[in-house]
Amino acid sequence: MNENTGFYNFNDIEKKWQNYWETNKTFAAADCDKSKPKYYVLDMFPYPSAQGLHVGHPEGYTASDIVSRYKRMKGFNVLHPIGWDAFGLPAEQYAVQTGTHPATTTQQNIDNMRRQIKALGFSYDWDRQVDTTDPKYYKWTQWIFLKLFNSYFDEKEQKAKPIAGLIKKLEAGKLCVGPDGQAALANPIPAVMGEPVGTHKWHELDKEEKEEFLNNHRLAYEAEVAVNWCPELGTVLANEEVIGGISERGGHPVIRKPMRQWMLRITKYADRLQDDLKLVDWPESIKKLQTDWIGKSIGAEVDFKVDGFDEIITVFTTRPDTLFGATYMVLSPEHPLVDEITTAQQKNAVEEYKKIAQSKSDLDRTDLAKEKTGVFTGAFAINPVNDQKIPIWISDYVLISYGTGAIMSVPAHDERDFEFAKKFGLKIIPVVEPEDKDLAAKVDKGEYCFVGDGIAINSGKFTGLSTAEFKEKITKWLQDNDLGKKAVNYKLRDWLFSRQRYWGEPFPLLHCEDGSLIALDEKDLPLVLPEVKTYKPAGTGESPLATIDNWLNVKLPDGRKAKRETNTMPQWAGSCWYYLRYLDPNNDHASWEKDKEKYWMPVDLYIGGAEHAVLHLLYSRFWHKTLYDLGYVSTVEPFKKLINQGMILGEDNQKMSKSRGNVVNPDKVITDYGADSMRLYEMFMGPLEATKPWNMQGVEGVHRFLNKLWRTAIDEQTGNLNSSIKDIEADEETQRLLHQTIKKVTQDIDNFRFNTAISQMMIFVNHLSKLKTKPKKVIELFVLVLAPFSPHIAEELWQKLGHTNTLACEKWPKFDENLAKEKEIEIAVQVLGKIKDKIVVSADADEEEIKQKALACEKVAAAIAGKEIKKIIVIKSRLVNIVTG
RNA sequence: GGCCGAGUGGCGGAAUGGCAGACGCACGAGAUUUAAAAUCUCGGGUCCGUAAUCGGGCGUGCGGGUUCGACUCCCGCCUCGGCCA
Repeated sequence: MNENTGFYNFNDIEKKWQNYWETNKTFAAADCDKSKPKYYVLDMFPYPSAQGLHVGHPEGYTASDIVSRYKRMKGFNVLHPIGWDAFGLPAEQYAVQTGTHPATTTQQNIDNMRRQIKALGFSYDWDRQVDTTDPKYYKWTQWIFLKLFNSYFDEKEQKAKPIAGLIKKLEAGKLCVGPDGQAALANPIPAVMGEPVGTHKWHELDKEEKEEFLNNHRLAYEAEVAVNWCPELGTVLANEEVIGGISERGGHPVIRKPMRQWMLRITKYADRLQDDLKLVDWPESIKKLQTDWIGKSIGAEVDFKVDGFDEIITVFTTRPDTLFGATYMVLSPEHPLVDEITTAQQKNAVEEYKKIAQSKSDLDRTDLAKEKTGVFTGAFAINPVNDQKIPIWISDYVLISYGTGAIMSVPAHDERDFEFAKKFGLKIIPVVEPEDKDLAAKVDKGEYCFVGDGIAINSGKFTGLSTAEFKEKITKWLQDNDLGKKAVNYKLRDWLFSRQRYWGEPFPLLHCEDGSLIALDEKDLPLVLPEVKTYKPAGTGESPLATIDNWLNVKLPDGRKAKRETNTMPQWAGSCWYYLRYLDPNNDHASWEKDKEKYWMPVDLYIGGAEHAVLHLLYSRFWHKTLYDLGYVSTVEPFKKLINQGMILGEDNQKMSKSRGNVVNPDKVITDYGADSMRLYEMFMGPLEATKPWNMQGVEGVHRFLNKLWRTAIDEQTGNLNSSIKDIEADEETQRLLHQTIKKVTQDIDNFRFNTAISQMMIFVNHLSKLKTKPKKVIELFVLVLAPFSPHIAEELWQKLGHTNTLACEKWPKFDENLAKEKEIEIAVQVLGKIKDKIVVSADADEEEIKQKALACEKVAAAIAGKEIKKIIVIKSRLVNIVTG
């Protein structure tokens, strides 16, 4: 097609330099190089899907690559790795359908995605790839699990410690097990002091009790948790696989069923996860999302006696000041006391209701817009502040997983309670008076639910107190009378850490015949996934692993028989710590070497999608803090700075999706326009964090820019340097524009404003292309500035300019503030804020000179004729505003 | 329902208290070409008056406010998007 040999042949150029970088290992990071400051740039590693890359991936990857290349030129030792988050449902579902081993599918997908990523010329250190499904990797995921399993949270020191230490103290009698099941300091002279009833010495406990105690303390523990169970499919489903109580596949009913699950005690870290957010440089919106997710609220726990029973129901409330307005109580249908206290007459209704509630998800149940439902149990509780008997109801708007699974209802001051009371004709007693008189009257009549702060009414001796005062006094009163205590509650739940699937990390645990639990020894890791005949769940709620007898059944050296744990870990497990494995990816003896961790951590810049704002980032921080407590990492937080790239929409301004047919294929963009154009366009579209639509003509636009640069520098006939390029001094304007460009690009990269950096480079090339003779030195400096954005063309031009080495390690050009400065500037002259004329002054003109020149304008004189000048405002290098009276 | 973000030409966007629309796309006119593509030059917020030069009004979702001066800050609303419920 093109007869010239020297045209911008991006396909060849890009392949050439990608090969060069790969064979020369240009971007290999040197561990522990003390001669340079380190900089760790991390991308959220992708899930290798069958669809491969979509244009959203390279957005974040290009941004981080620009920073990586820039930082290298700035003299940093840069670590910039990539890997594969490869466990997960799609490969598994494909396996269930076709019988193909998920590892096979996964490997194909990784190979394809790696090819795509390499074609974009990112400066990754490819020798550090990790793959979460590789036993060499998940050996260490299992290792971290064992650390969690073998640790407990020391409340006093607020940190994780090896559970062996706790056992030692218990065995030595320094600690005992208190009546609450928690470890307590043993009384040194029990004969004299006496010990609280229910306190036990460790040796007094039987094996089962000891196991239970440990399970209650380990950071990884077993619990009965309600899961989405589909009887028809014989499997447990993830939340997103259940739509409106029906399974997404097959449309079968799904119920909530308690099953044995592995949990991680993340709630112990709630305070630290929240408090340490102030240590990181993250977008405020993300910090807020995490804070809300943790959902710390301070209030009180109040004990209500059940009339006619010995039982006590504890409720958590953030508004203990409204206790006098509690006119009924609601238990979650799953609350353990429901069956016990329900009267004979109500039994049928309660049973019926429980069954219905079972089939609803938490989401359906808490929906505010939904009609409130509930059933009276027939039992009554006694309000501790006034000894009033109040009815106990059950309703699905109370979740067993939040607080204590029971609430006191104050319909006058809580929206949901108000709705519920209205519907079932329950008593409404106002106890907080709002400041607004009209509102107060409505509240008084029970017509309006007031949730704000005010002055207490109808509250016995507390009447007249402000909400804040009341809260404090009543909490103390409850505590003094042994009826309750100050309490902190969190929305954050412990992390459900198991799934009943094949394609995940097996738990390194054995269940012995005698009921005890044995953790594998570290030296026996990894525990590798066995081959299975079918990837379908066992049908019993267990994973396919439960069907592989010779894997499942183990004979211990001491002769005891044991079964392996058949749950596998969730996808989050591998992604929780991958940034640590990059530091030492091939280490077979340790998860990572201490020196390397100390050198590289923390991650200086982490770029990824906002969809991981809560879960991934919270889980990672949790693991990191545990590892910190146990001495395996040296930083409290893993990710110093975080940036979220925005979403890229299709050309029709809609979310890209196969069904809409608006998905852009990066392979095609690279073939048609080149990786450099692709990278440049991804950055030129707009601010990194913004949501923006793709536009193929926009790609063409930046491609034209690169083409123009090429033609400016290279003779298209010969492919040699253009004869117009000479070793001459730059003229003043060119010099100035060059320095302005270096300045702007430098500052824009520092602030992640890549779009405006590119604009400036376009302005520069537009100027350069018009020059008859072009100073070589100027082009060289410009090529260096362009390099982080479009590295292939930059390398090629650098070579054509006579250099033999890659420019990746060249020094980033410095700009000269003086040379960047304009000599003469145009200033607008306003009269009362309206532009009347413009004047040209030298850049260093003083205020007086500018004033005189402005007043000398004919148009200005006309505008102010006959008026008194009140004030003249001079903004140097911007404008003059003459204010008249 | 809550939280977060955003509304600027035909389109993506620029300007975070100081000349609104940089840069790019699309469009129009011209040059080059047998022709087209590519490339180069020029022009585009809008309305009104003028043959044109030119002059004037209005313009950053809507309504107020602060200020010599507001896309930018404050108050109230509307619309759209995202996340959560």
